[in-house]
Order: sequence, then C-alpha cells, then structure tokens
Amino acid sequence: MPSSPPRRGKAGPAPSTTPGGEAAVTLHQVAQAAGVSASTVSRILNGTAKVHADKMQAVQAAIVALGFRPNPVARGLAGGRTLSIGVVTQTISSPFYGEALHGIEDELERAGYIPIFVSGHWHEAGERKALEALLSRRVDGIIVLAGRLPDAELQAHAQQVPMVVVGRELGGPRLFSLNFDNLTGALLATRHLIECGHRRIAFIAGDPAHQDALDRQAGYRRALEEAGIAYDPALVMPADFTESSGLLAVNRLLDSRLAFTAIFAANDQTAIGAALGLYRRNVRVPDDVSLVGFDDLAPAKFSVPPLTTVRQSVYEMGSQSAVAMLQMLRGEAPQVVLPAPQLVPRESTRRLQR
Amino acid sequence: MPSSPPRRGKAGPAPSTTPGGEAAVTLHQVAQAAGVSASTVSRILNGTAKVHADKMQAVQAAIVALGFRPNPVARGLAGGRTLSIGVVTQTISSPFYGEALHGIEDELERAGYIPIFVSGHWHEAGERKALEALLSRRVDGIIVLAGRLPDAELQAHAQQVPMVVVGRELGGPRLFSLNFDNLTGALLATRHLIECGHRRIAFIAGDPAHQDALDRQAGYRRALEEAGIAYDPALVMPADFTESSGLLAVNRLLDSRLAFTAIFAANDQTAIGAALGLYRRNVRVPDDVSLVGFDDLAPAKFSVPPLTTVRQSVYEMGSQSAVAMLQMLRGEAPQVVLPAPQLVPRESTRRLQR
DNA sequence: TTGTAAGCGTTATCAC
DNA sequence: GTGATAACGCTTACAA
Repeated sequence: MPSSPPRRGKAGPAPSTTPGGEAAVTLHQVAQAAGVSASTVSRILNGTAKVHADKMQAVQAAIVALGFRPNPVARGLAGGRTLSIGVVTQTISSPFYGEALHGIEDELERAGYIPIFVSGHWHEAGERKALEALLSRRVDGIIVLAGRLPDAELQAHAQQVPMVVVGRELGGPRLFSLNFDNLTGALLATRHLIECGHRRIAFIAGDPAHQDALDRQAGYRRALEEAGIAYDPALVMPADFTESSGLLAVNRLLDSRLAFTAIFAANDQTAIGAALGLYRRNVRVPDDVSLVGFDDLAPAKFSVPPLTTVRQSVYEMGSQSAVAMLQMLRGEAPQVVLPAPQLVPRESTRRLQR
Repeated sequence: MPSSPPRRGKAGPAPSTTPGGEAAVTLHQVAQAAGVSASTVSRILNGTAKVHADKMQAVQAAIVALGFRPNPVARGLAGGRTLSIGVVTQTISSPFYGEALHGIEDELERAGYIPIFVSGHWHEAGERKALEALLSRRVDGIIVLAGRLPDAELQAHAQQVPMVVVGRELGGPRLFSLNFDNLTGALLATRHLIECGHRRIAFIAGDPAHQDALDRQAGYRRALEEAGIAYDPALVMPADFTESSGLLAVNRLLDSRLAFTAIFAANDQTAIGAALGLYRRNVRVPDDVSLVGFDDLAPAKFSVPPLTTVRQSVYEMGSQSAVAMLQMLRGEAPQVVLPAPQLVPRESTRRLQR
C-alpha cells in the first residue's frame, strides 16, 4: 500500500473517506509522500514563501501522483477565507439577472472564486433572508443586484464583509456601488423617437421601487423638454418591468383613445408585452406605432419585429461588479467603468409618415 | 465588555473577528453563557440527543442574546457535510436552465441546503471543470443538468457523491436519473399539426448532442407514421436549440423551395428564431405557415403571435431533481414523478385552409 | 443526560 | 528555508 491510512482518533464522522469511494487525499499525505512537512506543502500551494526547487518538485509530483486537491472547507476554517462570493439576486430565471449572473460567474471563475447565487424573490424579506444565508456561509464578499433593501442595512453589513451594490448610488466604507446611466439611455431612446418625427410618445414605466425605473422616466421627460414637447402625464402608463404589465399598459393606452404614434417602454420585457398587446388590437409595429425598449437582452433581437432598444450590457454590469469585488478583496480601491448606453436601432421604429 | 475576547493562540488569521465589525459569536461562547458544555449546545442545534428542558431554554436564550449563528464552514469540516448541493448547468443565463435552477433553488432552500451553480459553457471540458470545482468544494451531492459528459464518467463520480442526472436515462449506485417524456411531447405537437390538416410538416431539429433532441425528432417521425404520412428527410433541418439556428434553418427551408405548411421546432427558442425568419421573408404565421415549439418557456407566451408549444414544466424538472437528491441524502430511494407533457395551443397554429 | 477531548484538513506563528 | 505546533469552530465517541 502507498502509505498507512491516516490515524484516526475516536471522534469525527466517517473516516475522511468519500462516501462510496477511495479516501480523500490530504495535504498531510502529500507531505509524507514528498518527505517534507505539511507547512512546506501549504507554502507551495499558496506561494507564501520560498522553497527549494527540489522539494517543490517532489511535492508537485506527489500532488499529481496522489491526485490531491486542497479541501476548501478546511482552508476556509483555517484561513478565514472561503473563496466564495455571495450574490443576492431577484430571481435566477429572469433574462435580465441571468445575464448579469453570467458575467459575474465568468469573471470570478478566472480568479478562483466561486459565486453563490441566492434569490430574493422580489421582496425585501426575501432579500434579507438571502443576505443572511450568505453571511452565515462566510462568503468573502457580497454582490447585491437587488433593489429593495434599505441603504442603511447594506451599509451596516458592509462592515462585516466587502460589498458591491449594483443599480444604485451608494457610498460607505467597504462598500462600492455601480450603476448604469439610465437617464442617458432613456434620453437616447426618446430622442431617437423624436428624431423620427414622433411627438406623441407614450411611456410605459417600470417598477417605481427601482431607481432605474425612475431614472428612465426622468430621461424620457428630459428629452421631451429638450425638444419643446409638452410632457403629458396621461401618456405615462404604470407597469412593473414584466411582459404582462406591458400588455396591460398598452391596453389601457389604447382604451384611453389618446393619440400617440410611439411608445418607449422602460425595459425590453415590457416592450415585448406591449408588442403583443398592439398585435392583438391590430396596431402594426412599426407602421402604426413605433416601439423602443431598454436593456437589449437576447429576446429583443428575435422579437417580431426585432426591437429597437438601448443597450446596456447587463453581462458587463455583472462582470464589472465582480471585478470591483476582486479589487476590494485585494485591498485596492475599486476602479471600474461601465460602457455608456447605446441606441440599437432595429425594426420596431420608423420615421413618422405624414 | 460582554465577555473576554476568545483566547487565541499563535496561529490563525485575523482573530475570528468579522473584517470590520464585531467578533463572530462561537458555539463555545454560547455554551459558556448558558453554563453548559459545547457538546450540549451542539446537540441542541442538531437534535442529536435529548437535553433537559431548562438547559435547552438557557442555551436558546443565549443563542438569541448573542446572535449566534453556526459556522457552516466549521460544521462542514467537522461533520463532513456542507449542506450545499452542486449543480452543473450549461449556462446560467438561458431561459431554459434558468427555470430549472429556480426550481432547484426553491426546493433545496426549504431543506436548509444551498445550491451552488456552475456553468459548463456548452462543452464537455467545461462541464468536467465545473464538476471538479464542485467536488473540490465538498458539496453533499451533485445535480447535473448537462448533456455532454460521458455516462461512465458520471457513474464514476457517483461513487463519491450522490448524483442526480437530468435529461437522460442512466442507472447506477448512488445515481438517479430523471427525464422528460420528450418523445410523447413531440408526438403531441406533431399530431396537433396533423389534426389541423397539415401534411407537409417541416422539423427544425435540436442539438444532436442532446438526447432530448433525438427523442423529439423520433416523436415527430412516429406521429407522421401514425398518420400515414411519408417521412421526408429534406424537411428536417439541423439546428442547435438557439434562436439564430432557427432563423437559419427557416431560411434554408425557404430557399429549398420545398412545399410545407407547418413547422415543428425542437424547442421554443428555435421556434422564435424561425418566426423571425418567416416574418423577414413575408411568410405569415399562422396564415401561411403554422408553427409549434417545445418547452413553454416564458417567452413563448409573449411572442408575436403567441406560440403554440408543448409544456414541460422545466421548473418542476428542477424542483423534482432536488427532491430526488434530498431523498438520496436521507438514504431513501428516490421516488419522483414528472408531469406528463401537455400541448398548449396558442395562436401560431391554425387549421389548414384549402 | 451531560461533559471531556480528539479530530476534521488547512494555515500561520514561532523557533530553528 | 523549513518544521513543529496551535488554532480555526464544530461534531461525536466515549466516559461518567
């Protein structure tokens, strides 16, 4: 046999054997096989100190030979770090958050960290619970993609663990926040419509609990002002970022019999719902009404007709939040930039024919 | 001060103090405060043995008073369990996998487990890497939503950790597999088209690396046979489950100048791509061509026109795979059922006018 | 029923 | 440079 089995005391659970298979190789065994001490192996693993080339060789050979893989659980306990980053999201299955999570995952992976995603399920209590779960798992940092937790609460938690908050402006020690320029994005979208000759432009709003929604509405309003078009509150329909709310909003709009030739929806999902509503009522896009969304998520590209929208790279938002987290973890001041929003003209808008 | 700081030896990292804040309360401190031993506290926490009601009271009071939360890292090291379940998925941002992950998360949460999602990025090497990462994190079980890893490899890993594989038929010790009835689903879809009077029905295939894709194609073929319609390979277009591949497939189909009055696409995403392709070429759905998808993901409901499809509750697939995992973890034989596939008629199909 | 103590697999301090 | 060794916070076998 390669080496005597590790001595075990009277305590402990199943001998450090994986449930149905061979024993998990420990750092100690590697040390023994290589004829060095455990500390040396640890040092090599972490690059904590210089070791002689020959010992290094021996250890690395042993690692390969035994198929050793460090146990992150033990590492976490001893070193105080778990190499995992918690992510509080609303729901893992939304196209918006999905993209962001993807960006986070990619960026974290290359640094050897692993993201742990927990959903807040769109309400404050859920987000709080998610945060608690992460905290109790001793994650090394937390990225919050959520909107409802009070600022003060996040700031308080940031005392315990570095924190990156996406989607709002928020300062504090060990806390970094990252936001899109939603206002400019909405400005771009509305201006595009205005440049196409539209003057009666409806706005389907987002969930007012999200700052994004408010900013986008402000951008809409400002573009109108710039162009000397009166802001008409009757043309603003409440909705909540979901497809079905977009559908409903369009119905109300149509029922109101107000004149309009274009719609700017606060996000793509709402726009897609609106498109369906228009289709149902035999209003053609873009022939009768032009439609603009926001976000440029995957579905926008394949909707019928393909949706003109504002691109804000949600993927990049995710990856940059991870970058910022990694920087904080290294003790650096986070320094990331998000690309500026960009209009993506597709086939759901057209010049107003008169 | 509430209690003297925990004595620390010469080793260890930052004294078990959370980075910027107060010291983390340990089980030992709770024990001291309650005037019992650590084991007793542990027993109460785990329900491992009976303890006197008064001590129980005291301990629980202390837990609340000190705000103690057990450290899962230490628990994992001592008890060999991490209360986390690894999930290998293709990509976290796809609507299909997103739904499934959501189901897994919900189910696991109520059992106190936390899912750790790792993406395989659509290729075998990525899946393997994901699996390795999970294994090294000492997860208590692994759910694989992926398609490319060889059966034997999964079976081998199942020796180390209980495993649930979704989307293929696969047996073995500590291994449970869970699959939809894709064949029946495809049968339903194709029959629906046939009942509408269609006889020239094209099929846009899925990624042949996935068994699902093959099964759906088999269902299509069988429905044709049942109805005495000759299977025409020229009407079968390869694609890979993505929107863009659906778009391409439709273009090729149209270019081929083959006659057809209906299309069955192997999933909703492909169908949505196909719908766009049709729109671009001025082929109306459902007036000129009927279109059926598969999966009934969220976007199907809001596509223009809303897509007739086959519902297979992906959410439920996720939650049931979690149920099965939990059963295995308790040492029970997994026993779960998936709902039968169901046709969801919407507005993308209609009776063939002649 | 409860306490004592060993041990889970690492890291980090100290001394050589 | 390298090796003992204590400690991370918890669970559990064993003794009482």
